[in-house]
Amino acid sequence: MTDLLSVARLAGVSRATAARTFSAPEKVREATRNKVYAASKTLGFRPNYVARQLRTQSTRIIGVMLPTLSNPVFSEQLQAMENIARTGGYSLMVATTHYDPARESAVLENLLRQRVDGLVLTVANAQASQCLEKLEQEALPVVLVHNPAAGRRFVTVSVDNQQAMHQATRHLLTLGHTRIGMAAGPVQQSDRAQLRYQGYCQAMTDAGLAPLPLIEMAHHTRVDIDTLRPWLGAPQGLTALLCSNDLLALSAIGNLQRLGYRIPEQLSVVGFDGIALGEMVCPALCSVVQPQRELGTVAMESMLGLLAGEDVCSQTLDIALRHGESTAAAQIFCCTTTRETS
Amino acid sequence: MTDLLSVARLAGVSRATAARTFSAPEKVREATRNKVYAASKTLGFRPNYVARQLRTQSTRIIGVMLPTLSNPVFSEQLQAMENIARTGGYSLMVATTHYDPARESAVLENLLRQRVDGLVLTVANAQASQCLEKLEQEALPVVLVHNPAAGRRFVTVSVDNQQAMHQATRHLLTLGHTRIGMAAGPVQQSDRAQLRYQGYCQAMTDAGLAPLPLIEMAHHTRVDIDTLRPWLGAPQGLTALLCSNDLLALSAIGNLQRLGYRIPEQLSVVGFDGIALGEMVCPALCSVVQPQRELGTVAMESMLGLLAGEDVCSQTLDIALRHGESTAAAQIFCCTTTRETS
DNA sequence: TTGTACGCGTTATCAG
DNA sequence: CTGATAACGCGTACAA
Repeated sequence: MTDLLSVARLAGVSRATAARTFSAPEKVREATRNKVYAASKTLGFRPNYVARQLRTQSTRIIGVMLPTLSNPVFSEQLQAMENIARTGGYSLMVATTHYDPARESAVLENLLRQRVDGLVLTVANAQASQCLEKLEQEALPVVLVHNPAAGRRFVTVSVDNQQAMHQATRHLLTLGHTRIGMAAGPVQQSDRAQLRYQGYCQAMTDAGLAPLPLIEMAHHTRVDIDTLRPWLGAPQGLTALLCSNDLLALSAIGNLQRLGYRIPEQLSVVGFDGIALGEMVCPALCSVVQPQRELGTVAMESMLGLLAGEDVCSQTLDIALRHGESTAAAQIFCCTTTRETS
Repeated sequence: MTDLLSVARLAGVSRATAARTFSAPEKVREATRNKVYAASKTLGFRPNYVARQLRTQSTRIIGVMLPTLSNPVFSEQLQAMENIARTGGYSLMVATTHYDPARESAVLENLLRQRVDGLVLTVANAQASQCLEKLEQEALPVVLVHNPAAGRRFVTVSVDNQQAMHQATRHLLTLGHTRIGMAAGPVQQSDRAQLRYQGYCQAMTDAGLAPLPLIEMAHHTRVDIDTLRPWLGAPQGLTALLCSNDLLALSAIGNLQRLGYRIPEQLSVVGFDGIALGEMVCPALCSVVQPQRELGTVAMESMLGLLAGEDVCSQTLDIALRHGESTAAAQIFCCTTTRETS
């Protein structure tokens, strides 16, 4: 891979002139410029960004850290961020943590050593995260996504999880449900799931009902039907189920349908996130719709703003409850009809 | 951000010794090492990978180029690749192209300027791609995923799309279907969709049936119900539908159910990819299951192999038809019952 | 084991 | 407008 010096020699100019031809073409006479272009073409020259990064102390790389890409919420978010970053002339270095604090620390350290110009991240638990403390020492632009401002110096882009789940719970209460439960993945791993559960509890309490304990699943993305079943069917079983995300909700619906439950007649189900697939299936999933792409877009735009020296505010984006088709009014009498299995 | 020289001074050693403490700790006496560690801790020193990269002419970064992250197939693949790369001490630089050749070229050029150590990519169309031609000039390790070897010098990891769709079509034929159609997104954008269509045509021809023209949708990920409807319901309407991917299939099922169709009784539907959600919904999607994670894993392991100087072979991974619940035997008589709409 | 000295490919600062 | 020269931070022969 030839370097600037060879190009300069072939073009019969100094290295400085060759360099200028690429970094500030207008400061070079056209004739000279063309000689340099010609030389670089015949030599197959390609600017070395690593050297430029070392010299300018700026990589134009943004580090992105996410819990997982297996959840469409995050991969959509990443897609949106990548679009904005690329358009703005930045590259992305991406790493996942799988909600593991140790991995968070390691990933973060790596990104810092790579000298990324900025960091946009989603941590498992913003309060407990020691890597955020470490970051507060650094003079690096940081944008947090999905981690409601933990009273730190970081710009945050998020939604009000608690209020959103409160609203979803109220929807069920309005439909006449009282035996409403909530399911989630391993909850200590995710501060978002905790906030959502709090929203549920609050709404129940506000309605004069006792919140039920969280139904905790082994995985974030699929339901253990055996964990769920004890809560259902019995005369005092749930008539409505909130889920901390859409994958859990869709998995619950599918599994229950397979057991002969009719959704929403026998059980109303509400998800959270509003992934695209939720609208496609039948019954369409009732879900708290987060503006996934917008979260990514706004986060990355905030980052570019910070890098451009503007001052940027944290934002709370609006969520909306999409009613879908997976909830229904509570039945007065518990009916035990089951779907005919074909 | 302090540098090695300051650390060395504080530790009372030369810069070379300090450098060695980080790059080759075993070549430094333990006492000295500890002095250096102590000094670097109090100064908050962090190795500068950019400088190291320039010096060693190796970035330990792998460039990843994918069509989109909105399709779980690719985001799962990326997740798998990231796991392997991180474990192997490599970082990932990620960019998407949205099946656009111009973006492919731009992204590729950027990755090359960043001096990535290797490239693992999925291009829209391996035959027509001019960026693959450009890459053949370079002496860079390249792994292609999902792009069946176009007779080039690259290592390829893929599945046999044509054979897979042939098998799926045979499954429908065995169930007694003859009026079988196939739907896909914009087909000229994706060589994979083309191969799948060819597999369908082949199977039809083998069975002595005339293949039907492709039902082409405006998007890769959701069905236009108006484009689909003319093919259905009429006495000569389709009794089975193959889709070039699972999102399309799930979207077709949902939309049709909403119109009162019963799946699979009135229409058998088969997807392609085997995304996780397909198994969760009810009826579970019949689909050609690609080993998504394995594709990513194998691809990145091949890349690490290449970087380690091993010689690596292209691989064709096995696919399997998952029967699910969305296909049924063809009805002799066309019945026009519709689901009661609640 | 430790230190000296050079180079990796650019950009920035001066002179001319 | 162009050229010489010094950094940027680190790795590594080679010498001590």
